[in-house]
Amino acid sequence: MSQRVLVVDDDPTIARTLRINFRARGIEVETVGCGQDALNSCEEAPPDLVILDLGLPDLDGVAVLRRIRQVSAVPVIVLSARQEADDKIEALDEGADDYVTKPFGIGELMARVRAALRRGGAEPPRPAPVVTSDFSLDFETYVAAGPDGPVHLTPTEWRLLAELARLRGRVVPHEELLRAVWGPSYGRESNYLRVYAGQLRRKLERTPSTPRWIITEPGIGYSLRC
Amino acid sequence: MSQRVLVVDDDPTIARTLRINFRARGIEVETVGCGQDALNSCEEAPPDLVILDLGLPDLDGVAVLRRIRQVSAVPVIVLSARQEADDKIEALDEGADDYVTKPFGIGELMARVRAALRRGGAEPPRPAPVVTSDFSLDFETYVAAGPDGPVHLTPTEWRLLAELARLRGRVVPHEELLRAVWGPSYGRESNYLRVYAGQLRRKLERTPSTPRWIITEPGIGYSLRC
DNA sequence: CAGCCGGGTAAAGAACGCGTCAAGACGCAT
DNA sequence: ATGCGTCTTGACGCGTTCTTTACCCGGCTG
Repeated sequence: MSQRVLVVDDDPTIARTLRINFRARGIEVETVGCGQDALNSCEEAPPDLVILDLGLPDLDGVAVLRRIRQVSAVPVIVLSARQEADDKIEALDEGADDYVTKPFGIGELMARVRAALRRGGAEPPRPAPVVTSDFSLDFETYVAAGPDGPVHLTPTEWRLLAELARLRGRVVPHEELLRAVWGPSYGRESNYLRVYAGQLRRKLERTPSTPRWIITEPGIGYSLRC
Repeated sequence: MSQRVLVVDDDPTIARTLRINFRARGIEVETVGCGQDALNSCEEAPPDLVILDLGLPDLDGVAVLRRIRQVSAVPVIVLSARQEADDKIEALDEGADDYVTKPFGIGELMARVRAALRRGGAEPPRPAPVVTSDFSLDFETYVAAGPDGPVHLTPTEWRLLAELARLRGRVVPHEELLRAVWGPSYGRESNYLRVYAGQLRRKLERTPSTPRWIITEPGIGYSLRC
């Protein structure tokens, strides 16, 4: 079973160089030239690795990285002409696995690719289905039912529930939930959790004002009751 | 309560800089100055991350890396003064997760550390549950029970208990507790500890006036009895 | 005995966190 | 462009929690 790499770069020279080198190692390559195509490709056929040039014609490179991270833990190696430390720090904190400045040595880049592939970007296993007396959640089919029948949950709601379900019974700290759902840079305090906890309770709890399953631990975090 | 990093470097300046930066992020640091010590340390107390300087006095840095990889998949970030591509390729192919050349920006290095730790997926460990004949504490679910049944603890009370439980049996100095619970700037004397120790005794001890578990060591600190 | 020191207790205002609502921004499909 | 669903952000009320101050006690010391 061969591995697949997605190269996101609008410079044909670089794209061609990478393609040749990957092919020589028996790795399949898909090349796209803009951020939108990259996101589409990640959705349709998730690759094992992404090489992402930050200087894209359409979207901001970091924005692409963030959107990829919302749906996948695939290793991402960022390419950039910018050498400033702040740019590196931003990209790495947004979820990049490595940051290589242009111009780069192809040998070093390929070694970093090997290191990233070696670590493997195994998709986190989906949480076990959650069934309570008031609602049920299926993380395979993304079907949810509340006390009064089927309900529709938004992607963010699913991500939040997935993290709570993964650690069901434990109190998951605010910071951990924010990182898992909204990305690495959202470690700071915000309204998100309060808003979404409320939405989920309204959809799933029989008595949203006195929640029985989505539990608040004031000052610490939330937990999904066993 | 925190993650551990092993720093392998014989340059005291670098070792000190790293220690300060890790400490500031609440990460424990162990520093060793030679390859043999590094290997021993990995055996005895496997860290969550290794920072490995290739220029060691005793063993070849790459050899140390290879030996670490024989027993552990811990993320390793290599530091080196050598900038040649071949050196980077060799280290990366021997199992290094990243390769940073000296001199390096501390901000970038710490960002790469965060990226490596993030992949490790290590959630910060919590203190083991505390069960005595009078009360019980569960730091996973934040459920506490006193002599007369369940009691509610506030976030600050949990933080204080977590620090005492982490070092259970030892007398934790005032200054250390204040720093752990209220932050680094609260090193000076204050009433906090007396107030909260009293609250905790009232909630958890069977006879709050003659505490059996939350022990005062006059002039030094507090301890949680084993 | 008076003063001091370290520790424990009580109470009150200030500050904070949570739940809620709603308006606006944004992405996406039509 | 238009409409729709979703995400983000700010504001507000309310209850809880934190912080601070004051005072208590016992032991020690001069």
